[in-house]
Amino acid sequence: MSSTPFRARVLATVRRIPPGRVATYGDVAAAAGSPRASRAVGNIMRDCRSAAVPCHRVIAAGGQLGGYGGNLQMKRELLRAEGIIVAGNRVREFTARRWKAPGRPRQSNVNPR
DNA sequence: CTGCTGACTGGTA
DNA sequence: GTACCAGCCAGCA
Repeated sequence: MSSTPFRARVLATVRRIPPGRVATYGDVAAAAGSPRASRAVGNIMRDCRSAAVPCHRVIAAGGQLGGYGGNLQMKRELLRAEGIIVAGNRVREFTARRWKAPGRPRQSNVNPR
């Protein structure tokens, strides 16, 4: 399945997204180990046809829906079914619904950002 | 190895 | 608000 470890990490992260929440390609990429690989994540999502991976919960930055093969409408409906309000091509309260992967707890964090 | 593509992102006009 | 450009990364021919 996962021909590459990166793809495995991405799929694992997406799989961990709880219902009712959404994550951006950048967030998934960051959780996978490359915060700039948003494009690569999109490519992986495109190949994701497994129901085990809620690729519809992965959206673009700013709360934009992004893409979904040729069935963007289905993506909107799926999000709506999970309680996510979608207006046009945007998610309402995107910041509040945005889910972030659990970072690894390490004892040192003097300067998080 | 080189080159192109793309479910991205941010900035500029 | 929309349109276009450049940068970035992973996968594949």
